[in-house]
Amino acid sequence: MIGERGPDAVTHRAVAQRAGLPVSATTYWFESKEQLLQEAFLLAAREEVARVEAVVLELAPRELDAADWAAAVAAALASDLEDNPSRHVAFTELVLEGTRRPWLRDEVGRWESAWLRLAEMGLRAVGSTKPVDDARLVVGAITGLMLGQLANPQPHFEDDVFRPALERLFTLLTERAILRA
Amino acid sequence: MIGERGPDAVTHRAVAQRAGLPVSATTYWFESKEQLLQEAFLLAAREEVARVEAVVLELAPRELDAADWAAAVAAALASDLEDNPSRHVAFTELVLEGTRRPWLRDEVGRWESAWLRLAEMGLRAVGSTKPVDDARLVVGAITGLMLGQLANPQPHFEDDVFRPALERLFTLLTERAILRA
DNA sequence: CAGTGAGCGGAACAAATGTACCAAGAGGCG
DNA sequence: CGCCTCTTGGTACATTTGTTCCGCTCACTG
Repeated sequence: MIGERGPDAVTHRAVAQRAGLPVSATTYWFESKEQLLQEAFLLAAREEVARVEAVVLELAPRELDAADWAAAVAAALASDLEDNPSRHVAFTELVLEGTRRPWLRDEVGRWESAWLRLAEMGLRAVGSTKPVDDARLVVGAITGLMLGQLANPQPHFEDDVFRPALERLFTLLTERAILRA
Repeated sequence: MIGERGPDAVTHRAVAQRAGLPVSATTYWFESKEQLLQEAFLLAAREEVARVEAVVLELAPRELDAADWAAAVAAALASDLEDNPSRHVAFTELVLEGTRRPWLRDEVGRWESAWLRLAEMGLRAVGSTKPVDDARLVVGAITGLMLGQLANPQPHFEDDVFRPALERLFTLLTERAILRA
């Protein structure tokens, strides 16, 4: 609901209707609207971390070069984005809300750490020499590119934008490693 | 106001109070709240494009290598972010709102185009061989890194995160050019 | 100088929203 | 079976919000 119609749309009545429950259920199960939002955000954040972890854990054991990694990551994230753009919109809303609510900020911090850890793992797998530093760059680029796609959708995002960009980035990061070696 | 307390906080009364005007002024000057938001978003988007254009136009004529570019861009954007984080929060809200309101989506599209144009210009200046393709990557990375800083602020963002990341990216993008040549 | 219209100030109203309250049902347990 | 607690269903109420309305001020204009 947050992703589809914005955080304003999350009213007790709207939530109840979506859940097929009476309005009172929303105040029966949650102390307040604030708490309801908090639980929803926490749940969603954890699901998102799990989702991303799954992607990298699936990729980690394979022997892939930079281009393959780019293709795999692009495919996984692009289809995720296409299948459910609202969720990604909602996540960015979550991040922004985190700038205002301390408890959410912490959760967003954990979420970002998970992303960084995962990027680092991937970078190590393709042989980056500075996986920790590069992870920030990779996560930033992925986040930014996906946000760009949300904002201004391109018809063939995965093929024309996302994969090429990631391939170039990954290739550069590992080529440097090769050059140094 | 959007950046500080979220889009929900933009009520006629709150706007009037911030402007030091009576409530009726908000409906006198704007047909509806929707129109008020629209005008505010359009104005802000144009200001933002102008701001970014100014940065690159200032940098373009200079003879800078990748590291200098990274330092200059990092300094400009990081101080902008630190001076007024709310504005950047508001801009991301704007992007998200753009996924729901067509008129805003167009404006966000123009905004992104401006960014891409500017990145391309900068990349050309440092000698990238694929400035158009790389621009997406650079804009994505910058957007993502700045969003990350909003979400989870690091104490020495410019020095410890932003500049190093940009320097690495710019260096890689141009080193490749050198290698090819 | 009278008039006139743009803008100010605040009150008022209907709709939406957060929340409280109460009555009925359901399902286990003595 | 009768009771009791958890849950449901719906209504009610105060507050907030979008919007309207009307009287007032004041600068300009013919």
